[in-house]
Amino acid sequence: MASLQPVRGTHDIHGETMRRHRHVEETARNLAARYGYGEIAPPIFEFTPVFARTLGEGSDIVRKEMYTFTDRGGEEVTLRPEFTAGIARAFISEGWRQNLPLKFFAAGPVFRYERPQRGRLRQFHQIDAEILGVAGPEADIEIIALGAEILERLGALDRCRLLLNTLGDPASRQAYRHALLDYFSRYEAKLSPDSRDRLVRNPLRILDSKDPGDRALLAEAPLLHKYLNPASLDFFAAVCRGLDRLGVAYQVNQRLVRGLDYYTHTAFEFVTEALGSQGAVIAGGRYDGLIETLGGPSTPGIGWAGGIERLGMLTSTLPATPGLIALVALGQAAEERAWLLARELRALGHVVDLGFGGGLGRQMKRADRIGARAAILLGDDELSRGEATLRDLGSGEQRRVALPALAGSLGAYR
RNA sequence: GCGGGCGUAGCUCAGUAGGUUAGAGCGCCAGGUUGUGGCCCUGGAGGUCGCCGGUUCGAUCCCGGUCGCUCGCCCCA
Repeated sequence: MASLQPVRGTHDIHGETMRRHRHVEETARNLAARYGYGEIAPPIFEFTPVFARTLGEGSDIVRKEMYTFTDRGGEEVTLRPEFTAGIARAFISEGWRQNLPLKFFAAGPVFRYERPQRGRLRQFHQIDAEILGVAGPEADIEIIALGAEILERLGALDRCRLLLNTLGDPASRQAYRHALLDYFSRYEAKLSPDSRDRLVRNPLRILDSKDPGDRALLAEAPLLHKYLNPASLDFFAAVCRGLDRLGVAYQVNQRLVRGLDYYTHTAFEFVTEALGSQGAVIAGGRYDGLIETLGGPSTPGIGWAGGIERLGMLTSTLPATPGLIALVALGQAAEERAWLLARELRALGHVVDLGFGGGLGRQMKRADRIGARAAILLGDDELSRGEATLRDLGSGEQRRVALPALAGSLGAYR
């Protein structure tokens, strides 16, 4: 066993996993572009307060999951645990408030110091979409629809459910929070230890506790939607109507919550049963208070993030790899000619692999292993006649082709 | 951070009631086939049995610790 190990929770992405990863990212990027979203690549690390303030000191991410360190200049920096905070910071520091509304797509690695599990890593990758500056439900509808269409194109939508909820505006949310606090404070002794902790830090989180005792108490607990004021109800109804109109199926789930104070109105998650306990594949919500929390102008926002690894495991539309042609050269003259031939064929759009050395048998074996559909054999014999041998690696049939006619004979191997 | 399972060849795994040369399949290399891969046959290379310590005449096997992987909890993508 090699003593050189990757850092826990990190992976070398390659082979089919890499192709899945790419496919998820490209599908999302292309579709977001088609929806008019500009791509942004915020830094992979920021000053720690950008995340600490934005995620809330009480959140699990800030309490125990951030990769934080002091750099050589004595600055406290953190590897990003998500995209939203960095994008919000960019919005403020770049002075984009005059360009609203803004729509962003982003993709790349994010970091959380967690115990790895299936579909959960310390370095993982996300796709991310955000709309800044739209206070109305149109933004909620569009961004959810974008998520749904990405899942559809990945062939994953039929294994996902969209859970939808609203937290209402800040007034509604506060009212409900108080009601919940009142209720559970009376039963504090009966709550699970985790939920007693939540009572102090994040009462709404008790709603999705899995503890049976908590569940029993929840049956009698006040319902979120009873505390929504008319404006909040209208907003939610508009979001639902918009999704209905677009044919995006959802289930309203009053237990779906976001703990942080700046979250308002819409919260949603696309979840699947196919990945063990890590069910959420795309999740997000409206964060109208976030940019103000960071010290910027009050600006509404909504967004989601999707885990590329999880989406990759779920995708069923992995495209076929393009046809590969192995160029097998024998002897020095042929090898030198092969460079030029490869360049010509690549310029015409063919995928051409040079195997670099070894005998014919070895190069043929490599051609087979890398999945080449055809091999072009170029040896002294062929070269002296201005020909090459074109072998179909599926059928094993081969024939001599004059070099000028070679490109025209490769149509079947694209 | 908490709990369960598992670490034997590059990969997937067998194995030893603790005993001297640790196995298989696949993969890799070579030959059968001096310029032909995938199939077949033959041969070969490759292992500090995760690491450290303990028990023992003797540990890959038993015990403790540690590291790693994995599944679940918390939480999340």
